[in-house]
Amino acid sequence: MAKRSSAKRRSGCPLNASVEMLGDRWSLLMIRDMMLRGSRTFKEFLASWEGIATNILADRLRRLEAYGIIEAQPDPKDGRKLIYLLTPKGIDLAPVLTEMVLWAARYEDTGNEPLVREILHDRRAFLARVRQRWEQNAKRPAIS
Amino acid sequence: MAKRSSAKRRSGCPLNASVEMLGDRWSLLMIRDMMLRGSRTFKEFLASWEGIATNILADRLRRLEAYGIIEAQPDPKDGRKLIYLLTPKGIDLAPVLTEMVLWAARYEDTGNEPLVREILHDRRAFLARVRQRWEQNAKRPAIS
DNA sequence: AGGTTTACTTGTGAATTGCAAGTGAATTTA
DNA sequence: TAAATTCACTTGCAATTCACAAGTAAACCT
Repeated sequence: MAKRSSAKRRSGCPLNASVEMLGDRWSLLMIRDMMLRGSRTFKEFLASWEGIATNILADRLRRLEAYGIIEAQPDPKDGRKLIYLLTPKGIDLAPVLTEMVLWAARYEDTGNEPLVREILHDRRAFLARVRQRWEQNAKRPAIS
Repeated sequence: MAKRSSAKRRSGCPLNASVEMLGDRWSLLMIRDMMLRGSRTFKEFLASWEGIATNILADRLRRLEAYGIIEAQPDPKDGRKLIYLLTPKGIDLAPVLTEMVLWAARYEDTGNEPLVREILHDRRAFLARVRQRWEQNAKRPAIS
């Protein structure tokens, strides 16, 4: 994948590039849903715990696609559906999400302790498992 | 530090907690400025490459303080100034920032290659250096 | 004492967000 | 095969947030 030019960015700092792509209230949660929950369709994203609005979801799907983080393909089994998948660029966000989860778990009173324990037990193994599960997920047929 | 209760959160997911604290266009850049550039006062933050507006900066300083990520103390040398410092919770965001920098550097055409190379060369050593520099920075007198 | 610096606050319009209610094509059901 | 339903959105609108410009009060410098 070609690197995106920095034409319209506020600055050339890599962190700024990340923030411009992911620095909002929904994008990272959507990537989490894809990575950990296997969400792939509009409807599945809507079912996320936090309750995103449909117009925002549509907008974020388009933005993430424009950034090359996700890609859409028609569902061969159901012409109404689009299946959204993480690209390699998207999957490579796993370490970012992982660090954010660990940080919050350390300082905030959050839930999902099994996940946190799994990460803490062996971070490398966890990341490998995420990638592996993703490979399988990308190939499985859509949920009826 | 006591863990913050999850009373008003959209969900109990640790990632959601992180996103609610840091998921905007400026917070992480401010933390970057503190961590890597040694920014400590209102004026120093204003000089960041990206150009934050004064009202947004004031708001974000208060939010980050409320979250326990930064803390403010009066400058003993200049009664007009407040010195903002990262708390341990704030410093522990270093791995998050690091992963975001590496991810962007990998897929986007960004600048600051020396930083990226330093991180890639030895991530652990880099993080240790950030912490160490921070210790010193927190003690130094304000820039005239 | 007068001017400057610092850290904000206060407007003001523009952009973004969230909610509710559509819409149209594809699929399932009767 | 006609009707109902599902799916992925779009549209309208009110409310919040944002960026930009200008102002303000306290502390400091001369």
